[in-house]
Amino acid sequence: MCATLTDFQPQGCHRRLVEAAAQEFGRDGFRGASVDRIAAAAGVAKQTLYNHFPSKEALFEETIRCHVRDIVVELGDAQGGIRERLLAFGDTFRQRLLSQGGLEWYRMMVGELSRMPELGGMVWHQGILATQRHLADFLAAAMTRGELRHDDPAFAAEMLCSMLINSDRTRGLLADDPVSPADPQRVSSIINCFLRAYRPD
Amino acid sequence: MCATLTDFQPQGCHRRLVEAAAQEFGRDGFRGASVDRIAAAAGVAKQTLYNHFPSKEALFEETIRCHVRDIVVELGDAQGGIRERLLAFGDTFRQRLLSQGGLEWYRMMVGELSRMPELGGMVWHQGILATQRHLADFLAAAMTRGELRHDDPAFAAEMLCSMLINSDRTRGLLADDPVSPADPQRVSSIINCFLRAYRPD
DNA sequence: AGTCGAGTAGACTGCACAGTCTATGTGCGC
DNA sequence: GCGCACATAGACTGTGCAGTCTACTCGACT
Repeated sequence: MCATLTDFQPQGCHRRLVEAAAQEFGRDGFRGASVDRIAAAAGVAKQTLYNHFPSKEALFEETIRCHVRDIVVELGDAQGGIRERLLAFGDTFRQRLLSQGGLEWYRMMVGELSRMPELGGMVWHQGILATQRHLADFLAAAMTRGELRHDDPAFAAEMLCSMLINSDRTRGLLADDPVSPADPQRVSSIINCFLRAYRPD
Repeated sequence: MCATLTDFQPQGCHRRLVEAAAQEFGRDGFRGASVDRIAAAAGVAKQTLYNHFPSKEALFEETIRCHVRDIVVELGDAQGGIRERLLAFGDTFRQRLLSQGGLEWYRMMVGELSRMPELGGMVWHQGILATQRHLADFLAAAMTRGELRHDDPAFAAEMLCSMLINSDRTRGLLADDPVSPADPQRVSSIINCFLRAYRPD
């Protein structure tokens, strides 16, 4: 009766469901995505989905949890001057967050996560703040070395991250005019701006 | 039969509907808000709503259109040094966008408007860019007066606006930890940071 | 008085969708 | 071989909701 059982894949249902859910939720949002479509996209029966997750919301949570780490950017410990390392960071940061997937992530976060406080807090702390902490640590070290003016490194990290993405992200989400995530010229302008603000007196 | 006809209010239905819609859409998003609840909140029959607007989407568009101007901030032409004027601007800007209503606006924009390109573009140009243009004009004048380093004023305006709201807005939307829109200390830190980046050589 | 525009209440239709249930098939360990 | 865990297809239920329709009521204007 089941002609499609050649596709039978007992392993990896969970993972495939989470991946499909990330796609569907990213494109249509929590409310817009349907459980039927997610199951279909995962190549899995709807009941199988409910064998793995008690509800649509639980699947959503798992999807978020599995992908928080994707938005965390660390400064590689490559050598190079502070300007080069910040340039590399800014480039990676922007490519991660301004990509199609990154924008969809942000849309999901703002549109839906803000109605799920505990999950929103998790993303805030483990996702967004994690990157800022890494950056702040790096900046703090540069300050003690005297390469940057001494000031609150967490604040400086906030400012830099904001400058790097805020405007282009909003533009990418609202205006149909697409944003190019890789834009060395723009990264360079922003890093220059930041370094001027924080150059030693 | 109609006991409630003492409430009969032939005037202002349109306005009341838009106001109620702004509330409901702001709280629940486009999909989450229901036409029945909007009509009830406006104190109006559902059919009356459909006498004024052909569809839920049309009501949403009108709601957005009526409120775009609310997020535009201009620099009053009060006298004062550049620092004082930027402080005043930053304070107004933050209070406007980080208030409960401002955050709800942003949530609506990102969550729903990005799926309605023409409306999104309108908000981008007439709402967000309008503020940045005003600020850029002000900065350009300050540059020609030699009060700021000469550079691209539009870029500088983008950076300042980003620094002023990005981080706190995301925090306000995700973390339950509420943001205080009026925070002179923080505005001051941000303006200082900006002025360092743009002080004349 | 009569007409008309604009309002009201509320029933109704049609649809999308979350979640359940049934009947069935498949592979693995015992 | 048997039972079991886990998969499948697909029918079914219940709900929420956009949008329509009916029957009615005002107030203003003529």
